[in-house]
Amino acid sequence: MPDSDPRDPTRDGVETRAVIEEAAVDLFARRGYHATSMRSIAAAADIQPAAIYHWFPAKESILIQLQNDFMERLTDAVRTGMARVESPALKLAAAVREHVVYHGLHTREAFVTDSEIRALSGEPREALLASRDRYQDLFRSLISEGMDADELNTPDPAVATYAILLQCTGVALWFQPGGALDLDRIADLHIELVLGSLRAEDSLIAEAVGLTAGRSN
Amino acid sequence: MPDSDPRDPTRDGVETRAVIEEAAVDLFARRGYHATSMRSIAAAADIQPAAIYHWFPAKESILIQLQNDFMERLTDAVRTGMARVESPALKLAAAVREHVVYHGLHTREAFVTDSEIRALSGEPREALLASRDRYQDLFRSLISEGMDADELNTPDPAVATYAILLQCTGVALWFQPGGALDLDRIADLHIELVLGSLRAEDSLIAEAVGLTAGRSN
DNA sequence: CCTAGCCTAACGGTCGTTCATGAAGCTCGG
DNA sequence: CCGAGCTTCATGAACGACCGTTAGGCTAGG
Repeated sequence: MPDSDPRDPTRDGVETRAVIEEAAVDLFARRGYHATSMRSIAAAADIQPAAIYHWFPAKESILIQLQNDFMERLTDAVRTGMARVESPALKLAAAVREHVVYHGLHTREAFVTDSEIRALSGEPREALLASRDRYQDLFRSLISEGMDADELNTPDPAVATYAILLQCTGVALWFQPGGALDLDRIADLHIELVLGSLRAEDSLIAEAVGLTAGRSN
Repeated sequence: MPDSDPRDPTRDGVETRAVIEEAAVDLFARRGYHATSMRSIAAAADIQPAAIYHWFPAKESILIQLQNDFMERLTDAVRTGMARVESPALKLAAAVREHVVYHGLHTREAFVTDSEIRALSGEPREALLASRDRYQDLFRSLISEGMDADELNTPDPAVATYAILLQCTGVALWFQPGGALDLDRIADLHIELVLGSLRAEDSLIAEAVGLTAGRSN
């Protein structure tokens, strides 16, 4: 009677952990962290609720792992993209491209990371907020440097940073892989919007779109 | 023994309803809808949990009322602002101003309305989504008309609409009344960012900031 | 005296988590 | 080469706490 087998031979070792994470990110994104029960995660992962506690010490730690992994990989992608070009404006364009593409490729992780910070408390919360602040500073610095280099101009770099990151992060809210637009195109559009809002020259915008295109994923 | 008085003489009639709504929007915004219990709302409103059911048939209906009220008042404010000027670009600037100011004045309601749509289901959910879609169409139409009038230009009006609304809505996430910037200034900055990203002429931007300034309460 | 407004108390259900148990694979002395 | 013993991974059942909601009664103003 293989159905009563406690071990599933098609699933080995740490794979179960990945299945739990996949089920959790899907449910957290669709219904929210607090609206998702450990039992529903277990059901989606096709295991018993108690089995989750073999891989995670608590429900909150699944969320924490999800969020920290996302922030780390997002930051890596953006830093790598920035390193490929020289001037501040082009670095900003590259950062916008990587940010948009990564958010489009991982809409659920992006949404959960952004919207469920409030579900955390204590040290994990502070750590994630610090990581987010460091990430925002990447963009703020680029805008300031672009202004110093006379490539960009805006009355308030801090507010511009908020606005730019919010509109690029928002891609995770409406992008659907099957849609009419592909991610590279959406990234292009956001580079144009961002550099436009920072009063960049037309020629610089055209250069930025061309230089960074077709590089991601 | 006035402490055991079931009626609080300092609070008459429907005022209790307003106190419940205030407590609910505060907790929903800080902790999320599902993380907020009826008991915690009652405690914040200084009443017993059962008393809430004298004013609301269910927990969900508090949320629905909050969200629908917000969308209705937001739409009214934006429509009124739009009606005060003529050209599409100026109407868009006015809409941005009203949107930003209303979100800054009601950060909690804005955040709850946006982030807790997923807590709804059935007819209330569809109604709120429809109301949101109608609101977005206001902005999309203005952008299209602005392009027809050669005041604005963008490669993809639909994506631009998403991006613009997201960055303006985001004001509710970071604005704090006690901060260094007041709402009128923040609205100005967003008008400049929005019209800049839509490639408006410098003179048009200056006119838009001047024409719509200092009008909102 | 009626009823609007609020109370106390409790209902059934679900939550996150723990516990004892055991099957399957690995290791290693003989 | 084998089987005892340990580790790994999962199970089913249960715990206490808390959830949204309701039933029924008290109180005071009209």
